[in-house]
Amino acid sequence: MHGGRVGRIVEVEAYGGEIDPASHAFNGPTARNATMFGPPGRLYVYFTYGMHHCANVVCRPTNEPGAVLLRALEPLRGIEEMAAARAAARGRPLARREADTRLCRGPGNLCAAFGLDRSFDGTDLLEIGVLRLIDDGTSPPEVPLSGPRVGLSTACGEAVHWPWRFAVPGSSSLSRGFATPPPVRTPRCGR
DNA sequence: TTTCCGATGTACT
DNA sequence: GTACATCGGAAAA
Repeated sequence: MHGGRVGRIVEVEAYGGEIDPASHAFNGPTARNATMFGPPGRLYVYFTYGMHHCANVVCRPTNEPGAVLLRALEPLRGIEEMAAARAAARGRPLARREADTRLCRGPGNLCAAFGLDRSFDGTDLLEIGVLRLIDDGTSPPEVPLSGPRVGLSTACGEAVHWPWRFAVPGSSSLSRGFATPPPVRTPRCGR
C-alpha cells in the first residue's frame, strides 16, 4: 500500500542467483544489486533502459540471492493517483484507454504508477510504512499461466526458455503476451 | 492489426 | 563503447 494506492499482484517473474544467468545477481554482489543479497521481504528496485524502473521482492535468505519481478498489478484503489503518477512520469496525459486495468501493466508502468524509484530500493515490505506487501487472503490460481521470461538476451543461454513467468489466468491487467485481448465486438447485422 | 525503433541513464566490458 | 528484466508512437500491412 502506498499513498492510498492498492493493487493486487497478478503477474511476476522469478529470478535466481548463481544458477540463473538472467539474474542481476548472477555475477555476484555489486552496489546496484546489493538488496538482492540481503534479507527477504525487501524491495529491489533498479533503473533500466534509461527511463524505466523495475521492482522486485527479495524472497530468499540473506546471501542466497533470489527475487520476484513484479510485472503487473490489478489496480484496486487509488486509481486516480496511479493515473496521475503515470502521467507525471511520462510528462503528458495518459490516453483514455490506458486508465484503469492498464495502469500497472508491465514492470515499468507499475513502478511509474506507484512512484517507485531507486530511493525505494531496500524498503522492508513487511513493516508498516509507505509501501507494504500484504496477504489479503486471496487464493492464488490453482494453475497459473506460465511461460518464458520477457526481454532476456540470448546471452542468457538456456535460461531464456525457462518458464519462470507466472500470472493469474484471465486477469484483465496482464502485460504483453499474457494480456487478454479486449472483448471481441461482433457486429451483428439485423436483429 | 502487427512490427519496428527511438528515447535515455547506468552498469559493465 | 555496448547492452539493458521497457514503453509506446509511427509505420507497415
